Amino acid sequence: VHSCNTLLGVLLKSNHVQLCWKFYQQMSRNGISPNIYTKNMIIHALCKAGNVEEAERVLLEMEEKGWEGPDVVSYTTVVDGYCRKGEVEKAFEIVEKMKKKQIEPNVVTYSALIGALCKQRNVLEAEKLLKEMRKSGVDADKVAYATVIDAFCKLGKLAEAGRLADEMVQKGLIPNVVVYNTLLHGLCRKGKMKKAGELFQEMQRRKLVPDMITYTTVIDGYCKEGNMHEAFRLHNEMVEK
RNA sequence: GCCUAGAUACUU
Repeated sequence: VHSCNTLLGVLLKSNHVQLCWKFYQQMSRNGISPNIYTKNMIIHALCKAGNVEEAERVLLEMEEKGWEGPDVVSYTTVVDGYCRKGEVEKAFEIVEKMKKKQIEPNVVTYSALIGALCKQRNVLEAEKLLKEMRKSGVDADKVAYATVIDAFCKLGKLAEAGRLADEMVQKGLIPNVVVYNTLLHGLCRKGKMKKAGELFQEMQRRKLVPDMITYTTVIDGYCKEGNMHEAFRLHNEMVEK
């Protein structure tokens, strides 16, 4: 099963969703019984294919069997599936159901919901949930923060984004490359290239290594400003590495 | 048990 799951994982990451399903059936035919990892990946594959209803059916099937029931990953995957479809109501319903089954949502579950609210531009609700999850004993992590920070950036509310970034640091969470990339993108799309340049320096002072996304974000910003000089300079710097 | 779930750019 381990090796089968490894292969399933590769197929899943490369978006070969159809093959995932075929391989899964092949497994059963060969008498290999899927474990929780297998089922969770199948649920994920169905969600990626846009077939969240079918994914939920697999989840229900797992619930039927009292033993080897679904875990927090199974539920969270379906929650995320509905979130991506924009069916936030359904997502919250699944969360209620998992709570009833004594499976507590974790930080990933909450992040998925927060992400869905952000996509609907409901940043206020998103931030509310970010705060409320702690009352359920779940601490927000970098991903949860970055999700809301990004939403504020995309709405052009850079002050709010910065406020959350500070708050995150206060909680002892060290901003990673993604958080910097998110803030950089917010600055770049507003044409604040001076500040973007400073932040780009700052992240490196903090020993973070700019990745491809960092470079494309900042290069794009300089291009739109017509500063081809800086754009090419960074491009060369990127290629050097 | 790094066999499974959540965040960022460009392009489309």
